[in-house]
Amino acid sequence: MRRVPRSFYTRADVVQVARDLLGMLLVVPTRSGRRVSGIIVETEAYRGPEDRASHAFGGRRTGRTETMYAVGGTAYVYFVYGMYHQFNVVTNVAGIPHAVLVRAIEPVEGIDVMRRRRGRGDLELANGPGKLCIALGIDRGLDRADLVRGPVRIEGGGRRLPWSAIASGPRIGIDYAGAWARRSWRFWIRGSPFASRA
DNA sequence: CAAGTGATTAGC
DNA sequence: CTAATCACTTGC
Repeated sequence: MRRVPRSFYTRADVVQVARDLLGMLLVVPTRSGRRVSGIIVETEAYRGPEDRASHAFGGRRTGRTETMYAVGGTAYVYFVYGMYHQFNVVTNVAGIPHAVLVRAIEPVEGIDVMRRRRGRGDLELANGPGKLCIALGIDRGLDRADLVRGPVRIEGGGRRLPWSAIASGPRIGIDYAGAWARRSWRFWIRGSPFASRA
């Protein structure tokens, strides 16, 4: 598995990037340098400024959303509900606030570390966007991190999953977004027991 | 099914 | 400044 290059992230179609991230490996080293990682099994695309569900809807540009305007391949990490972090990958060129939310991973390396951090069974270590951040040790210190050059990375084998292996449906937790909430911009690996329960 | 938690945002 | 909201998770 090789680290994914900048050109993967800067493509114009965030929905396609969300699909292509499935099957890739998200790696977050521990402080001592150990690899903790998992295969991305569930994602959602957010396409500001048109997308009502996006934090950058209408071109909103604030302290938090500023990261979404960075170049593709930048991590966008924010804190919600007073308890949880969410890990996103910024896509497209600088100035266009597109991002993919990573919602679930299948643990691969450092499973013992994830068990210790989460204290749950193996199917529930990272089957949700908040849970995955706990399992991987992701917090706002990683906001704006460069996935192409920094320690946190996404690796791929160069093969894209066949269409038949990918399922899609409406995004979760964005009921306020009206018609945009109904778009099938959530993707997961069909049949994966490591995808979220939503 | 509802509580919990605090950053973020819009609106005075 | 205040108050409402929130791309969620857990335990009842």
